[in-house]
Amino acid sequence: MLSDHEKKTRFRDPKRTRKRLLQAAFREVHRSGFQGAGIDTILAATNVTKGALYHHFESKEALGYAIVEEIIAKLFQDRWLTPMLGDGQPINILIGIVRGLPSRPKDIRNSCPLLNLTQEMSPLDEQFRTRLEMLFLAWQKGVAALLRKGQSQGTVRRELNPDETASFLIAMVEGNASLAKVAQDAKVWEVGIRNIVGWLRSLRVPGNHRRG
Amino acid sequence: MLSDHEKKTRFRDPKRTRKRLLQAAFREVHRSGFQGAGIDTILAATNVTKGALYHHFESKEALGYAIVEEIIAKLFQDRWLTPMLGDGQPINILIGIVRGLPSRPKDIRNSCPLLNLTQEMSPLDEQFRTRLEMLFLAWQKGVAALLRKGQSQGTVRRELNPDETASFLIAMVEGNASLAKVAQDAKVWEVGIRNIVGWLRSLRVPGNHRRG
DNA sequence: CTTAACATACCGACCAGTTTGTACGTTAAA
DNA sequence: TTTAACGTACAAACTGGTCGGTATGTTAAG
Repeated sequence: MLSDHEKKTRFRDPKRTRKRLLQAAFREVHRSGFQGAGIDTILAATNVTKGALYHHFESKEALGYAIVEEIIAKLFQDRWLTPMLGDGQPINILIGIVRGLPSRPKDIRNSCPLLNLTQEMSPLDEQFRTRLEMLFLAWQKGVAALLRKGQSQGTVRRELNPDETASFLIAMVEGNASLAKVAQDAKVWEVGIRNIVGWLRSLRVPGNHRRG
Repeated sequence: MLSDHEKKTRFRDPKRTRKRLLQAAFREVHRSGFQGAGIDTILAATNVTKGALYHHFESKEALGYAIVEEIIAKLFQDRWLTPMLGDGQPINILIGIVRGLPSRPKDIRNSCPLLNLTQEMSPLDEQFRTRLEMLFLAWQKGVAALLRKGQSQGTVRRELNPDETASFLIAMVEGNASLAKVAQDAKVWEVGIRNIVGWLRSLRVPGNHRRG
């Protein structure tokens, strides 16, 4: 006799099917780009049929939007927003996040999923663009808030503009991902991260370097 | 009677045909990406037939490689390498180049062609990747050489590593292009450039700010 | 005359999306 | 409690169009 769990995984489980579809679609899009991603490839990776996919998503575009809103947003939440809520000196938190960014060969090859989709789709599809822009804005606002917190704590230089500095950091991180992607070399990535960390340190108020 | 020019444009002119094909292909690839670019679109833009195109390029890939080697390499030469050969303080030259980067809405929408192709194709096609990597390396080496020149002139800080700093600058420039691309806002671009320029200034040796 | 530089018609593969059918699950009336 | 009705969640075969590429013919150039 089958347990309840076995029944659920062996037979219909729409929530799970949808999630598996999204995950596989995310991986395929991350590898091949949205235009290059094949529905059949996603289907083959999940052993789900076309009828099921189009039951859950009304088009390839809708699937793409869901990837941004559900998968990428969550990745970004886990890697940036949540760590930024912790305590500790803002600059130290940022250094920790940047150093902890995924740097396996696979990650370097494919680079940041947010960046990939932005490059490919934002000039082609306004629906994509607005969704991607929202993530970037949340990212920027999060970093800016953290910098402001540091300013009021007296650990971050007062003269810098938090919004602009946050934006600048994001540009560095994404640019570094691009360079490492062409080079396909972890060394390039690491050197870039070291330079970003060095720059982050320069944001601290002098004399406060060795605290926390 | 027809002038020499009319004869050349009205009848066969393989060099010109090839060049027009390349230019149109570049524009189309810049807009839609390599995978998204349609051969028929390129043909329509040039009033050239498929037979002519496949006479000059043996495949879509070969056309893509030629775009990198001929069009993008030249753009990059004109915008970076040549200006960097001029005289003047290295940092000032770099600031001038960065400020002079194209910032029309169209350029911001489509971003840097080198970055676009890198993001899309370097994980998918090794032939593309190596060609793109060569351009990035030439870029980096050029900037590094300029920084070294500044160091020997005493206008650039001695403690910085020219290769790493060059790479870092490139990452900033490309990252900034990405941010402006999602935002589709010239303001975002300009703020980023201002921050890059500020960072470039910080590379000068103190006390030498107001020379040249 | 030979060859390079085209032009035109066509092919086959691919691929997003549709159609049609089926089995499971839920609900509610009897 | 049974069962009939109905909606959800799939399965599988098919379609219409697109797109890269080719085969073959034609014309200009040397």
